[in-house]
Amino acid sequence: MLGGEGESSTFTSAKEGAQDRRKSPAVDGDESAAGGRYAEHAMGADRSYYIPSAGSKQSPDTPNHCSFIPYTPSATVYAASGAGRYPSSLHLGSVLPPAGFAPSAAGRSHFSPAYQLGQSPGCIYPAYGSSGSALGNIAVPAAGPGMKAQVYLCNRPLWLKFHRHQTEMIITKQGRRMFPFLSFNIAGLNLTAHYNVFVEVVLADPNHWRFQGGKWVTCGKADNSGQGNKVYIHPESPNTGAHWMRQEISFSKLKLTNNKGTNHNTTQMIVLQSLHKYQPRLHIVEVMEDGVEDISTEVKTQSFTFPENQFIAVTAYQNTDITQLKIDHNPFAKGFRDNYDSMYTAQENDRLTPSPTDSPRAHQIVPGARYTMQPLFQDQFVNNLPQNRFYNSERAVPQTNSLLSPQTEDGTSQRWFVTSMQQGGNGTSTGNKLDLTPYEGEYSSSLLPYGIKSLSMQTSHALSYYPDSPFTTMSAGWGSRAAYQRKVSPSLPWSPRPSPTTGFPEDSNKVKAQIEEEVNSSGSLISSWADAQSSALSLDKADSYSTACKRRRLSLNGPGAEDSSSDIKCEDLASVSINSSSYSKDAPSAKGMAAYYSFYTNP
DNA sequence: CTTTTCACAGTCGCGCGGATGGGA
DNA sequence: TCCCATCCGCGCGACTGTGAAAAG
Repeated sequence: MLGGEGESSTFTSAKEGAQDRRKSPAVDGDESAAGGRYAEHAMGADRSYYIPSAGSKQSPDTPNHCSFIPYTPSATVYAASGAGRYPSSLHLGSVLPPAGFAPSAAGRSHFSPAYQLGQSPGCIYPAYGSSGSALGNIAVPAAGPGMKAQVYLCNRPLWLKFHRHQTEMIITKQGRRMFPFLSFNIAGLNLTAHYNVFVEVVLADPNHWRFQGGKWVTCGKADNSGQGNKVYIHPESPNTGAHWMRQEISFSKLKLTNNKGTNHNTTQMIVLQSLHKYQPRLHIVEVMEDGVEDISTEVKTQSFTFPENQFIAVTAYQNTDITQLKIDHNPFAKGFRDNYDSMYTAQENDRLTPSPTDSPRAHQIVPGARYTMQPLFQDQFVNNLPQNRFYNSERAVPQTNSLLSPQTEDGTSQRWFVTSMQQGGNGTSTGNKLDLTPYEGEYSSSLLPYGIKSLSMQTSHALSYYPDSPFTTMSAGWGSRAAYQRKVSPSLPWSPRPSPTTGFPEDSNKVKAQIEEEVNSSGSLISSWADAQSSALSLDKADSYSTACKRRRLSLNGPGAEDSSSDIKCEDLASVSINSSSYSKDAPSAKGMAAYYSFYTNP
């Protein structure tokens, strides 16, 4: 790797070390791994991290498993020599010896020899294979030795929304955060083993792109010089599998820059080139206690790619639709929302834009205190409810969790997951076009137990970001804001807190009833969502590109219109799920759950 | 003409310090 | 009265997209 200080040094040392052992990039760095490295020993395997039984009390250590929606990833990544990729030595400098990425019978095409050679476009999105192993793995998320991890893209709906318009990411000299940012849930890790988790951004195709005539067109060949850091190591690396699985792994602080010569913050910055298309990848590498990455077996070096994470790096937004999406969804851009007042004072059902309350900004607070339990649906739930209804968390200890998971920007909180690349099957490529239909799959009741974990604890962070949540209109039901304006003791980031729903059972049930009604009328929320997306998109395309290609901040359907009703329904449904499990102990109706969960059955 | 850079305004969390209240 | 915990307000800084100017 050319950029990161820690990385470069450690990778150099790796060259000197044994083939199967590589010094952890994060270990040499002096950046404090928030939460402390190897501080999780107390959280040994004897702890109960998974409580699959329905209605069981949620352990504070329970990882944040949400819905499990396997899908068939399909996309390609340009395997140019200049593209930094983890298994390649081109950028990371002998990062991983071939032994660590030897192709397996499981079809780990990502690390196939051909891919490592990397001159021909290689598919890294094999069809989801492994004969339904997804569900099998889900059923037993706690990994034993040799188990493969599953990774869930937490804010996938939001990513999809951007992906429809071809996501653009601003890059600046000083570095610009991604939005949407990468956020994952991981399952299937060894609870006590230590892992490095990092993101690599590689060229997605060999083209240079330009925005012309309202659309992105290729324009020559990409510059494959590939200078600069392409890897962002999660600041909490290395850490235990239990730690990584406890809650969302957010890369919100990842910054993109076009400043190749940057010599500061290299561990936080990924150097990209404008007008090139990139594909982020998540890597999970098991490390020894001494911080040396253990790549002796393939299951210890896993890589995950979500095609919807592809984006084109730009120095200024080209597509106004993307601009509008950013404004509508990024809480940092709230000031640019023309109709902000009306948006957040209107009736909840009339609100067109997802609430900032469910904004990913929740993840932008502090990556440190991650030791909060993440009950299933907790994120959706809290996303639906202004946190300060329950605990005024202003100035409360920041806690990174998924409470404000950006996935609920779309109202849906499904975690879209893939297993590691080695689980890949035949490797069919469909480019970067996403077929949404698989996500409208059928519901599998086999996963229901995960869906009705109780909400036993509530983390507080970040909801205070959005005191003007649309749910303030529900204050009568959720209690007055003042009633909960008490700071949560920062000394108790773990401390179990009563379920918010417990305090507001009536409204919880009201919401539940309302949502179930909506579910009954609409059939499948997922389908509804997808349909809304499709129709909105076509509408948008029909007009926006032809008449106002570069107009500013004019959204045809209004801000966030495409996700308006269905999204909110999904949000509410998520709330229902929580309510049902944590308060009334009633599992959500099968129909409702079916609507909430959308499982793709691998053909 | 396209792309990049920079200053700007707006939002909001964080951190600090003073004010407040309760208990010893 | 003192100590401690908590509340509250303020300022700073991080962050955003905008829009004009500069650069290529």
